[in-house]
Amino acid sequence: MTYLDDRIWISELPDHVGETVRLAGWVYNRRSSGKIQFILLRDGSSRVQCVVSPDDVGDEKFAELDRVTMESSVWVRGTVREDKRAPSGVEVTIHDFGIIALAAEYPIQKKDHGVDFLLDHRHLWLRSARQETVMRVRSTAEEAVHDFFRERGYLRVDAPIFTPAACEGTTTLFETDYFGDSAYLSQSGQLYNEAAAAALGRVYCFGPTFRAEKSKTRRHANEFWQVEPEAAFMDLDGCIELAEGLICRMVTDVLEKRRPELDSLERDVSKLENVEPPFPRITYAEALELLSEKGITVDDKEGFGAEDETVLGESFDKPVVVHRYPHWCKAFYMKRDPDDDELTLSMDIIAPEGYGEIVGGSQREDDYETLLKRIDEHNLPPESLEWYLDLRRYGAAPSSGFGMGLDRTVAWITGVKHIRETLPFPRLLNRIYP
RNA sequence: UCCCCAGUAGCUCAAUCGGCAGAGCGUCCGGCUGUUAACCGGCAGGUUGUAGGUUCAAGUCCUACCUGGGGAGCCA
Repeated sequence: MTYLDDRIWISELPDHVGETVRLAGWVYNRRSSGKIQFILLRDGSSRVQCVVSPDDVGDEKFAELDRVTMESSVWVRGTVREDKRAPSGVEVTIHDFGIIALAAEYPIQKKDHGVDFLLDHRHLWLRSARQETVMRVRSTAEEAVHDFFRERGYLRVDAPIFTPAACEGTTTLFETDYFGDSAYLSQSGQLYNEAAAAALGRVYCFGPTFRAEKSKTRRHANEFWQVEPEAAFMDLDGCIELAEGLICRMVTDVLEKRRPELDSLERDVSKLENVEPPFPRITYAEALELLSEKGITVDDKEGFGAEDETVLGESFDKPVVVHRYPHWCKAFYMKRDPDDDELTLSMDIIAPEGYGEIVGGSQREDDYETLLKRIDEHNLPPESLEWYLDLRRYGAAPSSGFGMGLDRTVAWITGVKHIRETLPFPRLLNRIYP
């Protein structure tokens, strides 16, 4: 029997108090007081302090410990003990241990580092407690997305990454060579979702999307993850309700399953606990009024800026739904408001605390002639959208959906300031390594 | 693309008015039987982002470029 066969996870230690167990993991710190040493071990599930004394392991073994460098991989065998001095409540007294692989001098130290250095070492930075914690929350948020849609009868239908042309003409795309032809990395699965919704009723895709914008802010990454549901026979109100439900589900699941993680990130959970339906709903026009009351004038041709969004978001204690944006600032496929042709049946959801827009969605234009006109108005090539127009030729139906930025949402839920910490390997302007 | 800021030891930073290149952490060596980013003593560690310029003298001032950070626009 080797350490691969009988080791248990550090997270399981509280159930094994008094027993002798085996652990395997990495040494993230070691402290020595001459005749007693403390090995801080992590194995991905949790962290624990192991105590080593020559009385337990013998002088020779004890001296061998001096070779163990930071981040070396080891197995240990020892007795689990309750100890009030330990942050997790348990410690392990080591009887035996083995070095699996000694680590070279580890670049990331216990002192502060600069962002540049950390991002260059992202593959190692992920091992630090804070980054590990954010990844746990992200994973739980993703699970909540899948659970939510499955319970509502939505099918996951994966959209392609390679696309022949822009889904939304305006945004810059990453171009690739596709056997001699140009292809582009998807900036949204939305158009494909509409086709899938006409086949399967209620669908969602969940994957990476790519924007070649040279954005340099804490809210932008050039590769980011989007959840995009689309449902046939759903109107804008249904769409808003769906988005509201999704956000609430993600927040409540994280609060329930990742409370210790949020605490260790020093997230003020009181700001998450009141995130429940209904969210405030205001029209674009009402949002302008609200800003105006606060002495902010928004340029008619510009729309909201980031600062305006922050002010809007901070005006409410939960995410706010802004709907019916003017058509000039929205995509060609959004249906116009039957009550006002200047407006679209669109909505954005703005997160509190300055995290900005986390959801953008709309009811889709389902009339063939109108859609054709919009494609023309936006100077898009109709031939590349023939298949999309087919969806209106063959049994057009009201259809709505939205895109939710996972990374931004996780940034908001965890309270981390920059989206780069919510992505395991963020792709940012001028940064694609590692 | 635009605006602002910063590049000095492996890392984080200091260096007064332009006047000898410094500290902490880490590494290495030594000490310590309850440490919590342990602590104490010691050694080693430098083409000050790059290229020019001003000056008796440049880490410091000037010009250009490179790299990164913060923000804007755009969006999730």
